[in-house]
Amino acid sequence: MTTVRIPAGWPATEAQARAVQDELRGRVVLDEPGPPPGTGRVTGVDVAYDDERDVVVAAAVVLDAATLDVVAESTAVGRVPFPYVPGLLAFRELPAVLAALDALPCEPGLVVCDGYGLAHPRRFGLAAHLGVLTGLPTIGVAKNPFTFAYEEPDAPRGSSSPLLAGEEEVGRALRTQQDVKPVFVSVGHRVSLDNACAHTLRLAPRFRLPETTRRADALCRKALKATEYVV
DNA sequence: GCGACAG
DNA sequence: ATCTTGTCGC
Repeated sequence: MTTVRIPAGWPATEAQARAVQDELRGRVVLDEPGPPPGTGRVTGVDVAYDDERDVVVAAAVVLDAATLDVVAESTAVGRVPFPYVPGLLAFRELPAVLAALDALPCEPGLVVCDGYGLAHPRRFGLAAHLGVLTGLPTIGVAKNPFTFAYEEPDAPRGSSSPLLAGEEEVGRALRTQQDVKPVFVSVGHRVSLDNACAHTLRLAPRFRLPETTRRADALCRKALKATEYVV
């Protein structure tokens, strides 16, 4: 388990955080399709907290995209760098996620985040933010629709409907299992929305959530329980 | 002004 | 995110 170092100048207030979003959001790349599903590597990242002890643990789990076997994993611990504010989740989660990605022994390939990318009040959710900071292709897969509207997709696995901010399609509600609540997919960086949905579907052959987030979630929780001291 | 609100 | 037992189902 490596230690989180909060980057110099990391925002401390909501106003600073919004200024950073405004500065970085123009750097998102939207005209690349991204890696083809089922090839190379796919990495899930997630974070667990103990607010009582001011501890955060992130995990990164690298899967073989064809077999979904785990090929590498890493964790990082540190202090919680920012409070939970809807719309500013990246400032709470990313320092630990960046440290975990740095600790990996191989390239992560496509990174799947727990949350949103462009489907965000300011069009710059944590998946987009992580993509811009690392240059990696990223997507966001969220469990809730946040503030967005959508019509219920058809019952079969693979059905989807647009996630709407007014008239604009900012993501998609994607049914990964028949008759199960959809997940909410949006583009982060260097991946098209169609491709993001195709990846998500391949990563969820058996359960609602992609294997990437299931693996990363399990690992960061386990690592948090095992954590005793954080200096 | 109040409520809602990814994790 | 996290607090939490048993319970229904594959």
